[in-house]
Amino acid sequence: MERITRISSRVPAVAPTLADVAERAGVSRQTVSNAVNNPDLLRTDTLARVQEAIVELGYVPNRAARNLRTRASHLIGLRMSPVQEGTANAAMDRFVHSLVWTSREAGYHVLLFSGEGPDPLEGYDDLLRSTAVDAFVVTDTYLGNPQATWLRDRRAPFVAFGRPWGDEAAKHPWVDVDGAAGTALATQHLLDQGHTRIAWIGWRKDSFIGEDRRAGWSRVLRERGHPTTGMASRVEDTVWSGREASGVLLDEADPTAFVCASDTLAMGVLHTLAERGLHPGRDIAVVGFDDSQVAQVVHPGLTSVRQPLEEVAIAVVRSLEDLLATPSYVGAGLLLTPTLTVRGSG
Amino acid sequence: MERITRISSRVPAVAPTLADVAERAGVSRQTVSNAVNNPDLLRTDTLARVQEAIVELGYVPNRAARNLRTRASHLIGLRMSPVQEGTANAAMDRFVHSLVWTSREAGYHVLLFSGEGPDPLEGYDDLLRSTAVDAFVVTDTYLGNPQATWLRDRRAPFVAFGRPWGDEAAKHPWVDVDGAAGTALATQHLLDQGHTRIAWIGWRKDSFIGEDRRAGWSRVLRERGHPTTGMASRVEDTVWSGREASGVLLDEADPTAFVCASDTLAMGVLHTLAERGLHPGRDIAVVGFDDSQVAQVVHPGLTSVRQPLEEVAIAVVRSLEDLLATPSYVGAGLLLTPTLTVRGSG
DNA sequence: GGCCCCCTCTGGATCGATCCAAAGCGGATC
DNA sequence: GATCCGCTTTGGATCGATCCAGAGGGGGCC
Repeated sequence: MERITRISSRVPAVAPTLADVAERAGVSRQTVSNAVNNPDLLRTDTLARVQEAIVELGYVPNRAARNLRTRASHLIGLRMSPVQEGTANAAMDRFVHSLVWTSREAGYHVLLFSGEGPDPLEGYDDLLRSTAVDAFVVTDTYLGNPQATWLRDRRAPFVAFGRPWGDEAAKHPWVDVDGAAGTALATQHLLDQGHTRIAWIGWRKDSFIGEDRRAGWSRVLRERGHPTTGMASRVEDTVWSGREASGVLLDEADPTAFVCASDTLAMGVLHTLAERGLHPGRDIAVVGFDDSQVAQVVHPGLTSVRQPLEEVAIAVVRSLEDLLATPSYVGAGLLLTPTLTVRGSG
Repeated sequence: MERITRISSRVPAVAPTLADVAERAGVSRQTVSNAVNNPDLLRTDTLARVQEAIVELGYVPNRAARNLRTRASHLIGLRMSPVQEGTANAAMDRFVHSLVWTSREAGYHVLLFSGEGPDPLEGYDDLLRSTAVDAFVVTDTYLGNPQATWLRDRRAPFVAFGRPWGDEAAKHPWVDVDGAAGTALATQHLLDQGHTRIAWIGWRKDSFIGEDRRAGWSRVLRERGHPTTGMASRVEDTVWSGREASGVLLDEADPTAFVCASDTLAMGVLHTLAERGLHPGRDIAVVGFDDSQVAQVVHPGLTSVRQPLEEVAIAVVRSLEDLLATPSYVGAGLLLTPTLTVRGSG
């Protein structure tokens, strides 16, 4: 009887269902379902008739019903990390954009959730058990980060953006960018410009990512016989720290160029230069890391290592698809190489 | 019989269902459902018994099933606008963060989707008709933007961040920030510092937001009897345009301060100053708009109008709740006032 | 002509939660 | 003691798509 009401009203208040399409096309529900999901199974004329009915009614499959039956939501969970005011952390945003775009092509949408709160794992648990998402993309994989371990223990499907630092036994799929290759690129670029005294400003030693990026700088310099001792500083990732560290290095190590672990630190160097009346690029070269918006708009442009986040997103989604297609999928790691965007600062 | 297999296995491969909890607690399914959704309906001891069973089994309601029955997904759709490389557009990210956080408290999650492609409305349509999302948050409400009109025609629930510019008849809920109040604040601040020749660099005349922000600057200056003619420039929102415009204004109008419609334009002014050996804040004052990360990390800090995006998100979610609770909800508009973050540039 | 096979297509059952109408039950009232 | 009332609790139906087993129909082969 509901059917009758629905048809009699001009503008159906309720969206058409599979049964409506079936009735209109003169076939069964299953045939319509096949027309949508397995068109190959239908005879050509039947398929055409069903598709016509679908268009006429403006039928769109109900997600909830499909999700319930197939036990899949076609949603990927991504946890928003807390905002860092005062830093030039733009990599994440570009990555999210790329991920959304790439997911769409693969038939997935991105579900954002906030991990802030007492228990960072709470959000993961609820979403997973309530079948709200099919898998997660994890972005912080520092050592001791409970997320990766926890997800693995639960056999929750996830792909990490970032290597499982310090846990070689980890057997989950991951995608990462070779930070050392990036800073090596930056260092080599500065050597090509004639610089020989190239300083490093990076993060504290307990940061695996920071040490990785530092390794690229030190390796290239050592290979060419240029000094590294006394040329490096390890500080927190703030503009203020970068400013302090560069001031000390300028006074004590006489560098002509800086390679930094982040654009934030590089901005600190620019502060010091401005305060001392030195011109970035002309007097002292500065290279940052992440190619953030800050690097793009600051005067005279900050040369920076750019992570191929579009490719990362593509690789992440591909891994995700493999993972969801074959539950026993043994994850592989993929390391991508960044590029150097050269601007006025060096 | 499935029940038996499930219980006999140590680690259930399938998540426990409402029926499992009911059996364990010795009540009916509906009672468990009530315990979850309407605890008030249960007698205290029954409630306790059910809750105990829920905890023991680790029961979490299946979203797909709930969504199917209730015809709601508890998801809010947010379209990712295309990335703008080379601009300091950080407002959006802060807003997304705030929205995710606020939504969580209201029991919603944020579904990101990409609107890029031939038809910008396609994403909206599919998500809505497939009942993937309950409502949308729309962020671009410039005149002629088809989204708002289209959504209203479809009676799709949505709340806009941004006024329905040029369409006073629009009757949907919206939240916006008073741009004129922000630039008035900035201009007043510069007057307090002793500046009287204050220039404006904004967007082209067809931008309602740009004209709104410009109005704050011109109103304050006129009230105090200071010049505005020849002191304004309307350009595209790029660093390069800001640099060009500020160069011309410095040559022709002799301003001592700039108020800009965006941080991007303000960065352009900083370029000009750097090229001319002028010091921002000391020689020429510069104020931007949005308090982006760029404003926070650039030397010597860019004074900027800061939108209360956390409050915007809260208001948006509140409207969304009202809207979904009462379908006939007639939207109201809410205009919030920004603040000024003062830094070294002025 | 009879038989078998393959390609299409069908209808009932199912996923797991909520809606709905009604039953059970204890206490208060007459 | 019977009746009524209100608070709890119950079981069947339902949301809309997919899974599954099997029916129907046409062609090829002997």
